[in-house]
Amino acid sequence: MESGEKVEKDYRRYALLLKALADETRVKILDMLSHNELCACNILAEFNITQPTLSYHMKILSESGLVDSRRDGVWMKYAVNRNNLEVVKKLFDNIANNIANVK
Amino acid sequence: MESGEKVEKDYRRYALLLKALADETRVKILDMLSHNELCACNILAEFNITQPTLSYHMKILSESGLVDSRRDGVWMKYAVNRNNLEVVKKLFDNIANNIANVK
DNA sequence: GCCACACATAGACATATGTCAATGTTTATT
DNA sequence: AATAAACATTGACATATGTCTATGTGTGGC
Repeated sequence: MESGEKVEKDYRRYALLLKALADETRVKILDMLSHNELCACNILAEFNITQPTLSYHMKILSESGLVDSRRDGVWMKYAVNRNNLEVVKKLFDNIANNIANVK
Repeated sequence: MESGEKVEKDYRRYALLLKALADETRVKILDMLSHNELCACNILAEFNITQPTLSYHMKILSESGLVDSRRDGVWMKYAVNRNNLEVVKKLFDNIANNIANVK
């Protein structure tokens, strides 16, 4: 780190991303999407929730930036956004690194 | 992965850990604790919240397992729990790895 | 024992969250 | 254009969350 550099981390951004994952259903969805792009109907089949509830969760994941969506005919296809996943990954990498080095 | 192995990931545990970090104040606290063990009074000085509100946040972090606490005379000292931080870190490592390899 | 300090707990409150049933919208097929 | 399929939106609701003030609890110094 440069001397005199003011590092004001964007904790609000972290909280928004992590809030999107503060739900069992949505963590599982992200994990599913990490293997493949999927349509809502594929995802819905893995849960015991109604279609509007899934739609609500996908909206939260999309608006957080962790998941991208695109139309494909009748279907909506969802995929993990690599940049924002990297933001979260690096947060925990850094924290783990701090713990390992300083203490 | 072994063939025939049934991998039922503990998404509930992930969600509980991430829910503890789904708040701007608590993410910042975890980051602070990654550098040093700190007492509540040290942490409180960095925020514009009341002492009971901080106590509420520390309870959530402690009960999630992400943060350990111990008494030191009049003070409560808080530190990051390495095992549970590793759980979260590995979750995102795996997801990032899935994205890189499969797609 | 009394006091001050550090922290926890209780109660109250406004807002956010997750869920559903009902309905709307978009797309492709016929 | 009529229909069906996939998904989104709306409105309602119960519960969870984050914050405060007021008060309780534990610790060490005098």
